Amino acid sequence: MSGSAVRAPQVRTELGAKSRDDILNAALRMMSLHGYEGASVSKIATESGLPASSIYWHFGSKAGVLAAVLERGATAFFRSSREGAGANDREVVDPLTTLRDAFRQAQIAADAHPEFLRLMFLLTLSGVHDERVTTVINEATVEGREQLHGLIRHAFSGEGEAMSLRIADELADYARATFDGAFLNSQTRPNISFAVLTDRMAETIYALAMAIIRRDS
Amino acid sequence: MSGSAVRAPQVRTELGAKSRDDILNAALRMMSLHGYEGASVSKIATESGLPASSIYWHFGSKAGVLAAVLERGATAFFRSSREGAGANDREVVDPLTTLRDAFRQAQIAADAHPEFLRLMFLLTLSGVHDERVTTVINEATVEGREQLHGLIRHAFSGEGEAMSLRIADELADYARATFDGAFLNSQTRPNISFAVLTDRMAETIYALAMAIIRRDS
DNA sequence: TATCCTCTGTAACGATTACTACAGGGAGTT
DNA sequence: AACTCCCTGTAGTAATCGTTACAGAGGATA
Repeated sequence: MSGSAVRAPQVRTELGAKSRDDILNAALRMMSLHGYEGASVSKIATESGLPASSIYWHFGSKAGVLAAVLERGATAFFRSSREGAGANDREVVDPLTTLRDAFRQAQIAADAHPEFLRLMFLLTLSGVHDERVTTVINEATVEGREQLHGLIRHAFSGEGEAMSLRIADELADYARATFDGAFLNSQTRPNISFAVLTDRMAETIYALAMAIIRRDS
Repeated sequence: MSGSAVRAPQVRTELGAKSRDDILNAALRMMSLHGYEGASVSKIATESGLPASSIYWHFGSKAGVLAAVLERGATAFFRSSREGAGANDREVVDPLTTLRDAFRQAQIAADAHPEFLRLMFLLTLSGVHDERVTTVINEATVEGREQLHGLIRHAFSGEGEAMSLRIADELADYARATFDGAFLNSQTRPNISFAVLTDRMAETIYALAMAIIRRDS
């Protein structure tokens, strides 16, 4: 939890925290819409209603702003994603139903933080050279993979040993790819329904899992 | 019209065409790696070994370079994609096999032009305000959708009327999302195999198609 | 009231941005 | 040899980039 502020955080004023959030909100909006290079400090300043000097006082540099944006975004996104998954902790009735519920929760979490995910995609596509940024991206990648892996293992826990760690890994990779594509298409093409795609996703992942299990036994 | 005024083909102009291609190659590389804003004209000039004035002589503006890059890239990509699809014009033996072959061809075409696809994703995510650029993107979107739609209809042509236009549309949307995600993940995570993902894709699309047909009848 | 300290406002810094003006090289034509 | 024209090289434009210096505003503390 190394805070992103340059100075040590002080309980003194909550007015500074408000400004901090305003800057982060403006930066997230601009960067997710125009990319890191396209979101200039002056634009973020104008958008947030604060002078550029405040941005540098709070975050030290433009890369510092991005790092703070990502840290806050990742925390919020994975928290809401995990909360959704918690609702599935009751016993597994049917793997397909469980999968569908889980993916639906993931879709809701993604829809609640679209700017963060858009920014993540932009950053992973265009190379980022800042160390703190790559750290957040890598952690988010691992976290997402683990959540998908766990969710799949949980859904097929009724199948006993058939759903091995290796198969769950492969399914998680495939699910990740499909989920990314579904989100992306729903973002860039307005007539595409993210919810419909994730429902189909559950069906197909289930069918793929059963096919692999059947093949390997 | 009176014969003498027409410009004769000159050897000198082929040298200009070479420079044009060098600039486009450099621009494609830089833009696909660092985004449109991140790829400055001076970087493109250095990368191509030509002065910035040549870039402006050939393309007029930076947006002109991007438009030319996209037009050339889209032409090349969809040509190789269509050529691959042509190999599948023989009769359909088995829908699953046909689908797998078609997706494999699409995967090969994508792997042959990764920079172009990366750039397309970057541009669709970050807003681009140039008219020529959005035109190319829209045409590419339609073209890709039609190709997917066509190959799905073709693969299931043995099923008679069961594969309706509407179902093929929905399947094309889903396939598009999955394909995008598979490409993206293979590009950003080196241990992910694009080929494996597309093979799984064929299986899942097939299973989904059969499920939808079964449900609707 | 005097002091402290977080945070904002103003004004600049050098570097880089996209872009232009223009002179000239050099092959092709006459 | 004179001329034409495609293309390159040099130099420079105003604007914007990320960043810094620094003087205070203004609330909290003493």
